[in-house]
Amino acid sequence: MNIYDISKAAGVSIASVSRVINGADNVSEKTRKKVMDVIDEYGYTPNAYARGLGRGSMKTIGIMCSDSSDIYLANAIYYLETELRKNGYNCILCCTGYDYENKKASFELLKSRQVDAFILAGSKYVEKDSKDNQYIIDGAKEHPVMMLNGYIDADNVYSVVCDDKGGIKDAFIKLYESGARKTIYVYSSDSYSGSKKIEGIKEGARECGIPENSLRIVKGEKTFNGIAELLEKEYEKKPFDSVITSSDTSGIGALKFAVRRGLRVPEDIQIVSFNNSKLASAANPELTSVDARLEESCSRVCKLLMKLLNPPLDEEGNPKPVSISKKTKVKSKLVTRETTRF
Amino acid sequence: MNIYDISKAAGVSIASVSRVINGADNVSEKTRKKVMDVIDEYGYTPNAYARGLGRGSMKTIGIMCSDSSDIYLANAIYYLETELRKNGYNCILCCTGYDYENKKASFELLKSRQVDAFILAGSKYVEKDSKDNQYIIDGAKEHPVMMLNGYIDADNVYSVVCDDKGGIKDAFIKLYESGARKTIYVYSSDSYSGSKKIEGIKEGARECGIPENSLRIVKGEKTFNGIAELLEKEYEKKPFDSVITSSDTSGIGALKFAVRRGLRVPEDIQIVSFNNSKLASAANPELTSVDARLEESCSRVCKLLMKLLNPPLDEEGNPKPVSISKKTKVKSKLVTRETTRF
DNA sequence: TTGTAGGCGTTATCAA
DNA sequence: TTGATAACGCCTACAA
Repeated sequence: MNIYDISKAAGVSIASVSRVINGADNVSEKTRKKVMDVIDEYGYTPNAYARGLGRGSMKTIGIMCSDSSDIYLANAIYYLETELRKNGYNCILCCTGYDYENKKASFELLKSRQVDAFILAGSKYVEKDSKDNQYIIDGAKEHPVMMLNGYIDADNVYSVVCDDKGGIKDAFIKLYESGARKTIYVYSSDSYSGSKKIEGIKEGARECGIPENSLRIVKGEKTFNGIAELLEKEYEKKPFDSVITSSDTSGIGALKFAVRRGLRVPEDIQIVSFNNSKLASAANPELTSVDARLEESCSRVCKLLMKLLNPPLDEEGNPKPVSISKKTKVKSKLVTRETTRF
Repeated sequence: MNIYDISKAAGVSIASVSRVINGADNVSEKTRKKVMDVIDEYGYTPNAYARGLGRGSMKTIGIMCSDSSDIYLANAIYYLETELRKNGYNCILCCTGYDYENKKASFELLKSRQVDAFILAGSKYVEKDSKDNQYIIDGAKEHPVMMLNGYIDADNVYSVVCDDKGGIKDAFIKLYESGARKTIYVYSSDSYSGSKKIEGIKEGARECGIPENSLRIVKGEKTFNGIAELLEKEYEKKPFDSVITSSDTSGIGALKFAVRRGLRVPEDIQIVSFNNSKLASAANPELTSVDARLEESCSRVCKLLMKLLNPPLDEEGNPKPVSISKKTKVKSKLVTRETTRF
């Protein structure tokens, strides 16, 4: 059933059908009824492509994430998709993985879908070699790019980032204040947010008067056992009295290490993880975790995007230029549970 | 840059450009080079809408799920999207929530996007009042509907379901064999798979010679604490020696109950959960869990879909009719960890 | 208030 | 091997 079929069946022109389905007011009640009756009887869903072709916008946002099964990103996708749909936008999702070529290909694919904007969720879209970000910068010339927890300084690229640095710094200081003197930091990714977190550790140490060269920062594979085994080795080398991890997954790993080693938590060893996902409260004992305030960040992303895509109009109907900050920072929040003596 | 711009710049017709970008073989090397040079220089992404309009297919699958932040569904989405993209299909995702009107609206929306097929992920799309499934049945007249862990008997609707019943039944029997005599089953959803699981409990009990009226089956809110408190109350009424839960989330809740109550796991109480998600192995002690083999199920969904959408051609180039079973059952698998004495 | 006709960017068909 | 040209389904001036 297309618009011609409907118009024929209703005995009116396609223009009238178009007017009815688009809720124009210059249609007689009689015509409207004729058309609606036919639609109700036969059913009809306008073809969004044809519509988009004519109008130049499909009201679609392209979302890229490296792995939608990652708890953190899964939540992000949920918040983003739900919020955008409320605003009349649909989402095409690409789970790009971590491979550069794949990310780039996904971006191209979204371009071909004429998305109105891109959302790059997660900090894995900022490449080390800044030349490799060129595809994003070029793409932004056509449509805005929103980065969730990533930052690239370019035209039409906007960022909403969690204050990872501040969150980790606070955690470090809190641990210090609670008596921890031998803290080890475990991370598993050299992404944008990964480096911010390390900065946070360093800054926290500085404020506590700890020399940077005595800091213990180790990198491990992001799995429960990978982290647990890494810590086991490190503990053999030299014991520590507290662990900060860059994710809840790693936090669980730290917990497993403590259990296997027979260390009491938080008496013998304190643990602070990052993200405050379900994993943190599922753990036993429950993990103290830095809440990255993901929902807030996602909501900001959507609000900014709507502002960009539907700028308010001035009296003459021209879009007023909107000023949108290139980088929005969302404060993190420490959620204290059972793995610390705060 | 559209196809006209490219054709002008290359000094050939749009037909030639079209041939080049679609990899047709009846193009001279000279023409191909001219076109490719121009594309390389100016960049060009074909407009997928126009393409879809012309071809009648957008190579897009609509995926509906109630909540992408649910660990189980998040994994499903990941598997599905990745696999489909490998096959040249893109996905539009709708997180529909649990509200009927919303589910229906999302379905309509996907229809308007001319998706080539629908995937309904999760068992929340089978309504109790079968009249409410009509929108799915009608939709299936146009494009195939694949249900992951749901079943509706209708034309062009296909199901891939995990053998929830068998999985739960095995768990019950295993518990019985390990000495459990007072098992309680906790669930939180009356979905299609929810009812299958209850059947599994009943069947397991029957095989163990336990009268159905002595079975304890309770329903609670699907949160860690909701389940923990429910079990606390139940235990006050009458102690039990083992718990089976319909999800890992509830399994964690059971674990929390045991810890708070001071019960030793698995000595005093055994726990078996369902899904074998990350939560199961994150728990302390680690949860014995029924693996629903989600990846396998998703892979089946994709394979069936590809068969349906791209049927093999016979000698004359006509699609051969493919016979595809309406319902595929994937066997579940019990993963034994620390919360049982198996 | 209604209908006609042109355009959106491709693909596909048919001549040349 | 190429190039015109007609779909594809809708929107929107513009004309009636």
